[in-house]
Amino acid sequence: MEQIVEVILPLPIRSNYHYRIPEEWRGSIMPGQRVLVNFGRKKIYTGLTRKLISSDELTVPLERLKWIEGLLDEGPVFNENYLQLFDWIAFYYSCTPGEVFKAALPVGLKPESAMQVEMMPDLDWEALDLEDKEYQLLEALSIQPVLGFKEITDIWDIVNPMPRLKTMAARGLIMIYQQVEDRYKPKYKTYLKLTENFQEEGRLSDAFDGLSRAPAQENLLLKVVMAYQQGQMAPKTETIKALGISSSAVGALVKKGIIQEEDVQVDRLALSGYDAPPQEITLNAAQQQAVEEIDTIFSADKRKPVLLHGITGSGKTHIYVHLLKEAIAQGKQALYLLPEITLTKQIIDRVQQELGTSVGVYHSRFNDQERVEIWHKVRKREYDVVIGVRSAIFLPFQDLGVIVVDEEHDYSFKQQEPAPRYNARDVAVYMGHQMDIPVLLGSATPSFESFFNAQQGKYGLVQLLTRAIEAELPSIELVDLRMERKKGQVEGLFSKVLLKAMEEALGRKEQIILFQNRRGYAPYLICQTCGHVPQCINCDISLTLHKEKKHLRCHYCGYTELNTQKCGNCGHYTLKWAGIGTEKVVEAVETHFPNHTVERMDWDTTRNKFGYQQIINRFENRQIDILVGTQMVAKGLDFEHVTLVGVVQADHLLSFPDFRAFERAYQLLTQVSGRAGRSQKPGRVIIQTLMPDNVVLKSVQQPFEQFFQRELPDRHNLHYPPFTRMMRIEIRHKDRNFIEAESKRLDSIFRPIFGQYLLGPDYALVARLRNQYRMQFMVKLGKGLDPKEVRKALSEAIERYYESAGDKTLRIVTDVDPF
DNA sequence: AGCACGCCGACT
DNA sequence: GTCGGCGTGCTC
Repeated sequence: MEQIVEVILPLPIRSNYHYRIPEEWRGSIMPGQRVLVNFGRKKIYTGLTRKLISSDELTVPLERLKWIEGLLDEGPVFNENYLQLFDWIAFYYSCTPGEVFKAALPVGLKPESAMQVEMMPDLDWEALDLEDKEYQLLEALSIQPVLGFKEITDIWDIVNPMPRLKTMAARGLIMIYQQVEDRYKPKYKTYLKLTENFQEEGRLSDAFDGLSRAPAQENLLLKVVMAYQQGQMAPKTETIKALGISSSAVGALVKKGIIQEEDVQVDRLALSGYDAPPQEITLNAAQQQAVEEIDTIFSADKRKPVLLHGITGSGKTHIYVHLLKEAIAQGKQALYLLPEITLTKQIIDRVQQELGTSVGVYHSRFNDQERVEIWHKVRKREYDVVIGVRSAIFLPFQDLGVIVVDEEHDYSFKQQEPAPRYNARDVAVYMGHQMDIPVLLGSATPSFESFFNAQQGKYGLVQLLTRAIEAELPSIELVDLRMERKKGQVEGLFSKVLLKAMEEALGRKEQIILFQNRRGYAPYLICQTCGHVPQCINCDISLTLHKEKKHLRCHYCGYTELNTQKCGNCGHYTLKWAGIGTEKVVEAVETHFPNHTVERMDWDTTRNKFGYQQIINRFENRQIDILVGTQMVAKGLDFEHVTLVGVVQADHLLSFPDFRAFERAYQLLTQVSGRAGRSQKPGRVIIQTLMPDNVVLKSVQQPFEQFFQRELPDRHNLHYPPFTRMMRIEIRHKDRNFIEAESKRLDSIFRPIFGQYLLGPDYALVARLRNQYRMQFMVKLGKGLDPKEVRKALSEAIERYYESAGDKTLRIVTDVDPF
């Protein structure tokens, strides 16, 4: 009998794997530690120890087990609470613990081995009789001594180079081995300093004497000496750049033994330091009352989440900061989650100012190295407060005192692909309950689930329904584009009403936001001769025209083709754009307002690391008069001088083919409206539409609760959330006939289990994506059903399907709470 | 998810 | 005949 350990591997595998513990580590391994283990043929993975068991609990002989190869941590990186949380996520979202572990830890903290190939030493390869491919590889290895898998597939242009590599290894031409690479590399900066010998006055002047004919070295030495006199070292790159000399001068001085280089590890996050006394915020009466209500609920029951419903501009952030402060005051840490696109420098600055301390920031624009550093700082409690997106929920907090989820209705909290398809808001709620952490959900337009939970008393409800600032709520006007067109009151994309409002705002030197939720120039092209619409070759989706880039692009897989204007079907040059994208809106604004600056903010213009922030800065500094954008302009932005928001065409927001279309449209339109008139100046919102009678458009002028109450009966009658939970079962395959046949087989397996609560199979919204056909089932789960039973029945059904399937290549993906 | 094994069509 | 693509099964 021997103590062994169960290890979670970062893979989509359901079964458990165990490892033996080498003598020297017996007793020092506990659950929640990172270990290096061998798995499969030869690959080394970073695993997470889950629990210690005795070898007699094994179903396989002890000899079959491999040994733990390495120990990456002295103690656990995740405590039992987190390990249980991972189990719950794996259970609730129907994925493997490994997938959760993979998502929970930045890649930089999960070293893995990779295959590498080297030439056999002392091989006289040029003298050998070789095949073309062998020659190619050896030639490449003679230039770059170590090659990895990907490089070799590129050189040979084949999918699987392994058989051939093995043959070559057997013939003694190359060596193949696995190498664990540490993915986190500390960042170093090189400094220059005087060697000890030359630190004394006399030696130094000798040194200068010897340099009279080497001005570059002379100047460089001068700088190094000046730094030395101040007890510092000269930064290498900056110094040679400032002097306009090359690094050879450094080399020369080093060679002469006068100076030496020293590498110093630097903090990648050093910029974020903030240190100033907290800015005193006086809460207004309504905010003060909200804070008291929240405190009352939490002090009665910490484990009851609170929904803060506060209209746009009501000052929710002040309340969040208040809660963060309270947590810090109790000596605890705090987490503030928000959607990717609302995590701007403005919000970070604001929180830091009100808090009076620097906060950690965690979002997808950080690279792997930076994530590792933040992760360590959170673990070491160097950060009390972290502002982050979805995945920040997995940071290793030691003692969380509060979790705030801002814009809790936002769908970017839900991970779509890959598994775990979790919703960080719901994980936060569960975590709060399990670990006794107060959770505050905030929104101006809560999700129906959260508001319903609040009404039912499951969550506490606190409302903040007055604007903090003096300004009135913006006035919202609907413009019926069809009617206006008949009256000749439309010029191109804009009604005269909107144009006039724009002129007036610009005349008052105010700023404008125009919202159009489609990027590119036009969402599709259509041939005037034959009606053909150019499609993506990999996906069942029309190609979007990008006029600036002069191409057509698939927004799902990235496929592009040149915009030749020639119809691929009939050959005539009669393709014409249709629909409206942001590029087109910009073009229209430029023709109407040639003397004003207009800029576009969408996925295409904000792709690089700072793109988004740069546009925001320019708009804030009023270098831009009119900002045109997709949903990016709808969320969170707070600009003092914006008094007019125009929605160019609201209609496609309403025609989304799922039950939540109206909820989403209401949220988006309310949010974008909230961008107008955030200071003393009155705001105005103009929504252009072809369907002015639509319920949602009419509701945008009304309070949330009214909209909610009107929509709710439909949800109830049709068994949709918040009265049920949804589960989506997606199947994928490259063959259309096959997937259709198999969907019918699956239907006959699922139907007896779920009966009338099973919808489908239907083609997914995009029926073919990257050459894979996709169909789906929807299951509506009534509140009474035991989720354990449902998941068990489902996984058994899937198992049964695979057992009876002749061809097992159909992929089945389950997505819990898919919307 | 890799990775190896084994089966099958299309090349020298 | 072999090369390489593709489906299947296994990994402590």
